[in-house]
Amino acid sequence: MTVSVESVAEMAGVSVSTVSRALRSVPGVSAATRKRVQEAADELGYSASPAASRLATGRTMTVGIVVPILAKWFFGKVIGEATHTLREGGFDVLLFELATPGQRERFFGGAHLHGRTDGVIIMALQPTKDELESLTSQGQAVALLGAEAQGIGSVSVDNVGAGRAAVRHLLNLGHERIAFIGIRDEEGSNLGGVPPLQRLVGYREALSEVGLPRDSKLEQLDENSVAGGAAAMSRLLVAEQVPTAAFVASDEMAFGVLKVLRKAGLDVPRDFSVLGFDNHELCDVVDLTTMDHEVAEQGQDAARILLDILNGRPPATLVFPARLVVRETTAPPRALRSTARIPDSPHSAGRSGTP
Amino acid sequence: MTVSVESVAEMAGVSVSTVSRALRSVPGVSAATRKRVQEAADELGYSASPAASRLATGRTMTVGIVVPILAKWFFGKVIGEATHTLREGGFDVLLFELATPGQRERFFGGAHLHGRTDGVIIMALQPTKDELESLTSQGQAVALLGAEAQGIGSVSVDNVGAGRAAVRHLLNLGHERIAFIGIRDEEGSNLGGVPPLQRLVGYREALSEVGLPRDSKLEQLDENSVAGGAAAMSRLLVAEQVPTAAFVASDEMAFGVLKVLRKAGLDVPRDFSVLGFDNHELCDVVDLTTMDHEVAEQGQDAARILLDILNGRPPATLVFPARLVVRETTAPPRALRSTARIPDSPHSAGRSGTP
DNA sequence: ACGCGCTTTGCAAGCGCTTGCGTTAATTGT
DNA sequence: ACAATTAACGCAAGCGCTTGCAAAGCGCGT
Repeated sequence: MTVSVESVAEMAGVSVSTVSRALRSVPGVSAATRKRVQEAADELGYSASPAASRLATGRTMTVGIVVPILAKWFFGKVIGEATHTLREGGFDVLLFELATPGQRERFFGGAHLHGRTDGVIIMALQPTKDELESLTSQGQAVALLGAEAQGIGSVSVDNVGAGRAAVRHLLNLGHERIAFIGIRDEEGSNLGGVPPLQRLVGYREALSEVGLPRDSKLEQLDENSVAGGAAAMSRLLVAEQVPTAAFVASDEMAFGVLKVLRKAGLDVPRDFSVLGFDNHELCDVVDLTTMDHEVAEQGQDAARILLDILNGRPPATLVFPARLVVRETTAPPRALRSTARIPDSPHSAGRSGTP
Repeated sequence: MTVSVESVAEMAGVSVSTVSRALRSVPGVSAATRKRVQEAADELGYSASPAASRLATGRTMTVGIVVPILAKWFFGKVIGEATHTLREGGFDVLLFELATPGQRERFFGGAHLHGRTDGVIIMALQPTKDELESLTSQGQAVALLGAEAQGIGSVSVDNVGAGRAAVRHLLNLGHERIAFIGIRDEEGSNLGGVPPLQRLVGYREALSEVGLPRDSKLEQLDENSVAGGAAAMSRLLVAEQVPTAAFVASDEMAFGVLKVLRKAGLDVPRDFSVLGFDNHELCDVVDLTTMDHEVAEQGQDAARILLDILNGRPPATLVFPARLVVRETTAPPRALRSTARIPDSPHSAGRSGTP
């Protein structure tokens, strides 16, 4: 039961310090004794008490992963990949869900991580300067996923570029009234609000590139969920002039959009095109065209960046591009369908002059 | 930075032992000094080093959560709820994903948890006797979710009953050729295979209750995913006599089933009824009729059971019932539709005599 | 006044590991 | 063959808490 270094030392006929060094591959132990110690340890089923090592070394060999919510496909995926990489690096992972502002405050407020973790991966939460400062001053290494900060390692997606690309695809199909359905950074949510807004920026850029006016009624924000998407779409349906397509900043919201459209008797994509974001596992089920960004890689890379930092290397910053995955929810708008198809070419002349 | 007990002791003008006792509400400290110590601690922003407490007490105040895979809605949900409850109980949570048999073996093989956690919640993995023995002999408290074992705390779903209920619903609608699409416990998966099989048992019971023969061609197992469901449904479509309905043991598989049916040009529920399992977040999007089982409660209760065990109370065993949630994917079979509707009444006479 | 029991506090010995430093043994150069 | 390196190992002092036990302070009855 209580097999400690001493038992191993005794069995191998050496001192505890030698056991400690041998088992951790610290230089200064001959190959022969190392082997002998290893065998003794194996036989006794010995493994060092983490608590004792931590106390002695000050390193916890544990990293924290912080997410705003667990019950989303994206986070499950990304955490799974990250934990795998971290575990390979010899680290345990401690999980923190910051679902409410209260939890967030408590987390960043006290020295909650102190002595628990060596570093932390913060996912989809844009920490404030103070929050970051609080972490680093506790000696935590920090890596961000889905956010960026000066001097902090991070992996994120080129949201502006992705938004622009998404909207360009719709433009290229011939759409001229394109809505944006985005994630509202609502009371009670913890997202720093940044990625959703960046996608909106990309949307606006794409429109202005071809000279289309911005219409704030076409920009609908709501909570990041099926219900939120549905609500946003419902609002669009009562506009004086209903758009013919929507770029939706998350697949889950897009699912809600599809549902409302179906209930409204509108055919997708004949009457309305929908373009989502994330390439959610279930896109395939509803044939949703979407913007894919390597979710698994992001998780792995975030972990790797943190491990690098913990090994004294400088914090890396990665930005992933997103790429269009065409499925069945996007098509040219009805008006154009009977005539010639608009080729998917650069937004040529003739449209930029739209009234 | 390195604010330890001593600094607090000094500031409060007491000994370290008094500080320790005061801060942990251990009896034997006067109210006055306790207050003084508390204030000193607050001012210094002191919190005890977990490593040191662990070493001294032997308790880690940490519990492990073990899942076969993170990137599934069900596990995200359940872990989220469980961690919340555990955190309220003062425990940190360490995450373990056992995606491959190799990982499983490594996890249960060595004393991987020893000194890291006080207890562990094992989710949707049926541990063998040996594996449980290995954990308890390491002094771990154990709670199971989605599995049961003699003398071990657990929360699970009445899968047999749920399967029976699901199939009865289809029978009551008038279906007579009902398929079962279930989760195969494949090489590389870690599920003990038990819940899926129990649902199959319920299916068989319901059929035999009304005297319907069992047809092994109607029982299709595949991996628990959209693709698996799609594959299973595809197999059913080439049967000599295609069924008119299917009870699918997971919503994700059911999504795949729906997709295949749609592609095949079959209308759901006019041509084919589909009944899923889990009440997945996205059921609402595709209007999938399903069996709901309080996922959030299961997570909370699993955590609570573990906390109880850690507090010396006897291990509780909870079995949740599942309940039918009717949406739009179930209806009477085509043959009956033009005539009178079959009321949703107990499987009355006239059908039990089917050839 | 004095002794007794109770509460409040401090002392010091761990908990099980790591690591700087000193010691011994083995190796090399001349 | 002997001094000087160098490699291998052991000693013991922590790391920052907890806790059994002894000491001190206090109120009370007699």
